[in-house]
Amino acid sequence: MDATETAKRTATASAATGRGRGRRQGYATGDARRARILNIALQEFGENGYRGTSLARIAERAELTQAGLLHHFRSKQELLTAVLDLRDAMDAERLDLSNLPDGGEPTLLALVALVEHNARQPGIVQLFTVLTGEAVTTDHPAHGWAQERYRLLSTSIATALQHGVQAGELRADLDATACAQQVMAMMDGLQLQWLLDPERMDMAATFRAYIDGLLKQISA
Amino acid sequence: MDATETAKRTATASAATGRGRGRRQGYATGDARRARILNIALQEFGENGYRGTSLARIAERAELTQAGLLHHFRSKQELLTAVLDLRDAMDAERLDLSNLPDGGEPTLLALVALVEHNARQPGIVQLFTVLTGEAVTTDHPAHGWAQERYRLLSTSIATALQHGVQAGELRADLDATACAQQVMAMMDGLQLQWLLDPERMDMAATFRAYIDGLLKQISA
DNA sequence: GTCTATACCGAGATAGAC
DNA sequence: GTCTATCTCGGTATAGAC
Repeated sequence: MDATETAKRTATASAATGRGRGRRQGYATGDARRARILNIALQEFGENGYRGTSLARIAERAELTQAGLLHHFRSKQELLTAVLDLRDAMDAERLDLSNLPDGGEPTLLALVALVEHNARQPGIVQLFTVLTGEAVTTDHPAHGWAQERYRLLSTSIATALQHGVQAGELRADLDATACAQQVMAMMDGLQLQWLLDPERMDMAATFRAYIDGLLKQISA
Repeated sequence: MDATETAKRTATASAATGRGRGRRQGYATGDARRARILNIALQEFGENGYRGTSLARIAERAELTQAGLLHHFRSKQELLTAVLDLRDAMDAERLDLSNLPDGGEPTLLALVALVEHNARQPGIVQLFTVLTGEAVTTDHPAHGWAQERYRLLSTSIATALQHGVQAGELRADLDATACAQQVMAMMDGLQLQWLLDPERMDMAATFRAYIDGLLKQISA
C-alpha cells in the first residue's frame, strides 16, 4: 500500500470526477483525501518537526482549508500519530522486524541494505531524525512512539545476534544487547551528519565499512 | 545549576559574543543577570528545543518579565546564539579541539573520557541532541552552528588519526575521515538512546567497548 | 465533506513610563 | 534596568451554514 502512489492517483481522479456541488469542484472521496493529507503531513513534519509545522500549511498543500483538514483528523496530535503509523508501515515493508534473516551476518547485511535504501530517501530519514530528536523531551507527543521503536528494534537485532552466537557463527563472548545498540547508534549518527551535510558524507559506504569491520571482530 | 558558578565560566563566551551595548552599563550586576538568564535558557532550550521554548517561561524562572529579558538579549535568536556559544565554551574546557592529545589512541581515549563526563550531564547532552535534531532543517537558526560544529569536530579528529597513521601507530590503510565520522556518529547515536531510555543504556560503557574494539582493528 | 467565520490563546517584539 | 501596556501575528480548535 503505497500512499504516495495513491495520492497521485487521487489528484488526477478527483480533478476529473469533480463531484463538488456548487462553485468549486474537485472534492475527493474520504479515504483518498486522507491518504493525500497524510503524505503531505509526513513531508511537513519531516521538514519542520512537529512544533514547527502548522495545520494551515498542510491544508493549503492538500488544497483544502484548515477546518476541512480537521474534519479528517480531529487534532494535530491525531494527525501526527497517523503519520507515525504510516511511517512504521512503510518501514515494515523494508525490514520485517519479526522476521529478520537467520543469523548474525545476514541480519547485519540486511541493515546495510536498509541504509542504502535510506540514502535515496532523505525525506523519510529526516522525518525520523527530526521527530526523534524532538521526542527526547518526555512530554512530546511522539515520546512514547520513539521509546517503543527503539525497544522493538534493539531487542529484535539483539535476538538475531544471539541466535548467531548460539549457532556458533558469532563469538561466544559477544554482548548482543550492547552490539545491537551500537549498530543502531551508528545508523542514527551517520544519518544526522548526512542530513546536515550530504556532501561530506557517503552514508551507505561509511555504514558498510563499519559493519564489515564489526563482522571481522565478532565472527567466531 | 548555580548561576554564579557559571558566570565565571561564561566570561570568555560573553566577551566573544559581544552584546554591543558598550561602555555605559554596570557590568557587575549586568553580567550576573545575563549569566543567570543564559543558564536557565540553556536548560529550557535543552528541554523543549528552540521552537518549544518561550521567552516568557525563561523570564519567569529568571524572575523578571519577558520585556525585561529582552533588554539583555534583543531577540530569541540572539539568546539562542549566546547559549550555543556558552555551550561551546563549556565543551572547550573538556576537550580542546585545536590541541588534541598526540596520536590516535590518546585522542580516542580522550573521547571516552568525554562521554563518561557527559553521562553525568544529561541536561547539556539533551541541549545538544534536541537542537541538532531540530537544526537539520535548513532554515533553523542553529543550522549553521550545527554544520560548523561537525566540520570542526570531524576534521580535528580525522587529523589526529592521520597523525597516528604517519607515526606508524595506526594502520596505513586507515580511512581517517570515515573513521572520525563513525566515532562521532556512535557518540551521538548512543546519546539519543540514552536520553530516550536511560535505564536500558550504559552509555559510557557501551562507547568504551566500541572504542576498544576499534583500536584493536586500526592499530598497526 | 467542505466551507466561512470566529473564538481563543500564546508567542515575540516594541513604546514609553519610572 | 525593569516594568506595564500593547501591538501584531500565527497557531489550534469550534460553530454552524451549505
